[in-house]
Amino acid sequence: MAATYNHKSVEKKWRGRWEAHPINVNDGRKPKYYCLDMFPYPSGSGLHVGHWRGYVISDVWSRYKMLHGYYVIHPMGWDAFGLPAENYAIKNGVHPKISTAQNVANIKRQIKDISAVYDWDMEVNTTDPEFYKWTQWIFVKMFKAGLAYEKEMPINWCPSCKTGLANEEVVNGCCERCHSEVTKKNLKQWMLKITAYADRLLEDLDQLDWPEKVKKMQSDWIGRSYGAEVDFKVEGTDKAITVYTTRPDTLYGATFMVLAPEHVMAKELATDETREDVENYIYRASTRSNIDRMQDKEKTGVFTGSYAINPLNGAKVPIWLSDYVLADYGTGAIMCVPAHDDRDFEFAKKFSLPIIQVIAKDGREIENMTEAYTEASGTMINSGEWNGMESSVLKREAPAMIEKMGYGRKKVNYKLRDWVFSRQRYWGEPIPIVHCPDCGCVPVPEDQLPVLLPEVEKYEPTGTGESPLAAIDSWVNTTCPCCGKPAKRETNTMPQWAGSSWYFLRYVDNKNKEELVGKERASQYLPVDMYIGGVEHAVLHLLYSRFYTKFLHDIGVVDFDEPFKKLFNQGMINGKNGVKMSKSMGNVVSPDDLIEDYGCDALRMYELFVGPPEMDAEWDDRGIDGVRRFISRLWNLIQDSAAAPAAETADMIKLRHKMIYDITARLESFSLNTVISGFMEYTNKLIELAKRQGGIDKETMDTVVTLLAPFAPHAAEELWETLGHEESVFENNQWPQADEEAMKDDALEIAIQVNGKMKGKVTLAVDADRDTALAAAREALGSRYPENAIKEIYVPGKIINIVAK
RNA sequence: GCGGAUGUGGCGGAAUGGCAGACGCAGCAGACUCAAAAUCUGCCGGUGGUGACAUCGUGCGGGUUCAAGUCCCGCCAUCCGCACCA
Repeated sequence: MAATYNHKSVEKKWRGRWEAHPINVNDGRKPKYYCLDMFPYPSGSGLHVGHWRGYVISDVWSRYKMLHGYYVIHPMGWDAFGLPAENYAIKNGVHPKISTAQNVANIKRQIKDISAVYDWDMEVNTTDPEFYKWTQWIFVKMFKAGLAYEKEMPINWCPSCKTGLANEEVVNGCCERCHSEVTKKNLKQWMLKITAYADRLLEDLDQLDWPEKVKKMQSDWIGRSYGAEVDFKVEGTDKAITVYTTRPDTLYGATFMVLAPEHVMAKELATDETREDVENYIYRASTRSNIDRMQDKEKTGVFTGSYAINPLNGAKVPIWLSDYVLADYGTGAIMCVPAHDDRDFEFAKKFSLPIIQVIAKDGREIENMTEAYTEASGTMINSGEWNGMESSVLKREAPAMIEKMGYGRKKVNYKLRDWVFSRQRYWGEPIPIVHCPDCGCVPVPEDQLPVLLPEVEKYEPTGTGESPLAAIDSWVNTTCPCCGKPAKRETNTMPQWAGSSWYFLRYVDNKNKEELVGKERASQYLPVDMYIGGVEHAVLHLLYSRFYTKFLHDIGVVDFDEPFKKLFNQGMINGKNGVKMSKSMGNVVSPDDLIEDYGCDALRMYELFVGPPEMDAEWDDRGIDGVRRFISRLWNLIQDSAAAPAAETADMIKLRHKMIYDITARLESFSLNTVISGFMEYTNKLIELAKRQGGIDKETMDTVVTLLAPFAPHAAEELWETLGHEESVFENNQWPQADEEAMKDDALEIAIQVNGKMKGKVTLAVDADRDTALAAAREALGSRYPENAIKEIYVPGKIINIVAK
């Protein structure tokens, strides 16, 4: 009897071997496959079993690709700048540089326990000056391309994090990071013109093999709409108000106009009678928080006292103010067609404004309208020369017609805003700009990068809208790179997302001092073939990365313009009752103890076994016993047979090929939980068959061990060695091939139903004809065969169904 | 409000329209043991029946089909995303 499975000694042995003899080497002949994990930020609490899941999935996939003969690029690094690291440092009174280094060391130890095939020579850290030199370099390039600009405007401000935020970082009016309510603050900000890439970011989604959900989230976030701007003259003045509409076909139905309270003309439209009400309304709107404004669905508004003239028919329409119109979308003013827009309808009802229908639904006007008819489908009525046209056609053609008539112009709008890029925090990349009184904003020359983040005593955020860096006079005061006169450094830092927007490019050439990434390496190893991580970055990191990659493509750094060909979002692992794992809930399960007790291989397999990889799962320690027992059973089977393999039998060959087929198909469809159950199922069958025929043959054992290798690499290597192989199972590079001929059964057990209900079974030859099958069914059911059968269904290989009255 | 996902035993979950509950956990019984652990064997949705079996059963209500967890229509619940974007 061979030694029982001892995960500690086996795993220690093979970890040592792999370190001495790496198994994933680039021999220059293999094709490459780039399998990337979303890199972690080194938090102080370390990894829990939920983080592990994604890393296990990517490692299984990487090893699977290795076994197909690929050189797999599988790197790991640290997203170490940004708020989490800094907040952790502040809370614990340690400099972020020190705490970050400690956390990296701890998490690296934990990640090494996964025994993934990470290539640590490729490691990057976003806080390394050799790395952020290039983060700054990209900013300088964007500045030179006119894509980075400074602007003073009211931006989203998190009073708790004491910094400005990008739109993408505000979730339901709250800070994405700390969930405090976000306020507005007027600040001079660096902005990145991501809107210049809006069309490409939208249209190129089509070519990506990404989850539809993520593509839709990005496409909704970009929010492109087609319509027209229409100019309405203000009665009695020579001024005009421009509105944006996606429904210019309904222009004849405009019975009033609404401006956002923040609209520049809001105040001047007030008359003597309305001035007090108008100013009150504007004031009240300015003091209401975003959250109030979102929760309060009841429409409010005030009449300005002024009228606008519909250019098409000269109709006089009252101009109102209401906070349901957003100041920063379109022109901040809308024309209102209550008959064909829900919000306008509600407003018109509340303030008793006229409603004119201009689209006939089903050929006639709607009587006693109780809700707006919002579809662009029907014949135009009450619309002058447009009468009789089809609304859907007019909707498409009206922008051009209006432009031709001189009343406005075609217009495409986006929800996407430019990216607020300044952070008033210490722990980030300094923005490499010098402010010169004479020359203005001057980028730091590329050969002087990086602009090092200075050491400071006080790195807590100030809350004043200035970064802590502003207090370091010796650092702030510098000379202008352009004219040499005294000048001041930009003191804001970049957001957390800056480094992560391009880190995946650096892995493949992380020691290059001359270039962000060398041309040759870039074209050889990039882009990423498979990207694995959580769905929470759908419109943050994943949108920013695409933007950066497109920009780097445009300036000739890389020759592709989409970074991640395929994306997989793994589900979260929660604690009991679906509660998110967190320190404060005290329900965090650390992988460390589980590895100690059950072994890395068992934990790897259990991480997959808990459920479909794309779905959330509740962690329950107890289940890991089952996986551990499975490994032991398979271990014993092979250890016992390895010394004296049995001869091949027809049954064993058939079982082997079925196993190859099933495991491979499930792997290819990423159904990793059923791969594990498949292993258990087939192992049980192998054990049973081996028992019956006195052993298992060599080729079947080799096959099982190879299939197992991506999942339980240590156990697989040990068994592979036991089977007499000298090289690593991964150096064998042979994923088993299923022979479909060899899998075929000549007889099948099929079910017999009566009226669709299972009544019995019968074993039939695969090619049994109808008469044979029905005769067999009749015999099998005996007296239970219905006498009044009216129809007999026989689907070869599937079913017999007797239909009876 | 709009969009998407999910809903199956005590639990996690499995089922190209064709035997619902694979696989595993937990549980029960047995073997081994002085005993326990480990391991092995068997049972394991509800109801009725000693039993062969019968009957109900995949969130709810309809429908299509010889046959529906699966397809279609209408609901409900939970979760996620968006949320006055004109």
